[in-house]
Amino acid sequence: MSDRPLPTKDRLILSAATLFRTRGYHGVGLADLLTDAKAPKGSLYHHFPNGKSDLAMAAATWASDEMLRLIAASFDGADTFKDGATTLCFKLAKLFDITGWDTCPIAATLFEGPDNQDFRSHASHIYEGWIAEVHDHAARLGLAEDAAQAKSEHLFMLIQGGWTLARARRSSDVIRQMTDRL
Amino acid sequence: MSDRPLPTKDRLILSAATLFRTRGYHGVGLADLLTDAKAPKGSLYHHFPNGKSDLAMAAATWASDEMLRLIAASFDGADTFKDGATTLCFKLAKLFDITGWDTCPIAATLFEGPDNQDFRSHASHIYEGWIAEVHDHAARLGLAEDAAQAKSEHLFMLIQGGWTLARARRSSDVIRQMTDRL
DNA sequence: CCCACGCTGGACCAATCGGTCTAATCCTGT
DNA sequence: ACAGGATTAGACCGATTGGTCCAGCGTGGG
Repeated sequence: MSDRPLPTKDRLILSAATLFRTRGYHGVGLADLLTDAKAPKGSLYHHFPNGKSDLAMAAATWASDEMLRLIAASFDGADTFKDGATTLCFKLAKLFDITGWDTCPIAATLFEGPDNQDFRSHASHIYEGWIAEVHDHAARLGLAEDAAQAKSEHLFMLIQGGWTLARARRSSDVIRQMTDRL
Repeated sequence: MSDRPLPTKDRLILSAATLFRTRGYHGVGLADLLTDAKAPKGSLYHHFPNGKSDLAMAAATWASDEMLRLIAASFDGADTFKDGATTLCFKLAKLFDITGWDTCPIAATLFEGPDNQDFRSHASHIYEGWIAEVHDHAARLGLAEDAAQAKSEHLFMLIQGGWTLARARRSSDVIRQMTDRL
């Protein structure tokens, strides 16, 4: 992580997203964060006046955007909902193999942090954003309104739970096999 | 929590299970733990020589046993797999409403802790225990071997993911509606 | 050319972290 | 009644936590 050419603010966000995902909000100290991002403490509080919590919000947003891109990339070339969902699962399985055995970045960053109202509503907003994105693709691919909503929620739950099981087993197989249950 | 008649060791385990579930392993300090359990520090290190990590293991085991009892209670009187699974979902939804908006106790306690080998394998062991318990009931209720395995894994993922979504929405509705997708 | 300002570097802080240790106390079997 | 292990009570410790503050750096506009 933290390639040099990236501006400091981006390096901080990237490091935060990575570290929070692997060790959780409280599991990462500012020292780890700053070492990984190769940034001094002054920069952190310059870019994120409220410190760790501000950074966590930004990291969660960044992670969410990456997920939205992944969803779009999976469904854009798909002919049916099932095709798109399958592609998404395979992309996620590959991501799982690369990144290791992390948790959902949103849950690790926002749910575990200080039980702040801001944190919780941001997490909720992000999750609904993912479901809405899948929902729109489902509708576009011919599913009725209520079916689209049900299917997109179903996929969300399967991915969320499948990822956890994959993590426990240290194997991405379940994520790939998941496509049969749609 | 922490009713007086309970012996100190049990009070510690109960407090740990509750607090870790809500704030995660690193989110809970020994001070919080001891205050909640009304126990002095000496007792903690007497009953759990390795301190916090030992306690976390015990708390996870305790939480897992409760879940196993819940599964058994749901499937024991059921005529079909779907009946049992539905009952389980409704019981979990009720539990969700009572306890608030916590995470899976195993994930919060073991996955987020120090990335210890013991923690990880214990988490894996616990999850496989849940799946095995459901699997056995599925087999008993007439499902073929491979179907029983697939169904029990499917249910695990739905519950795990559905719980997360319910937490974000602060509503147990998804957990109840989940039974349609089996 | 130089000033101003966005940004960096790091010393410093009080509070809290998990953990150790020992003396006092409780409880049980004899 | 007493011996002796099990348990409790809490003072104490060094390390680390998130956060504050300010002096200096680098660079782009007047």
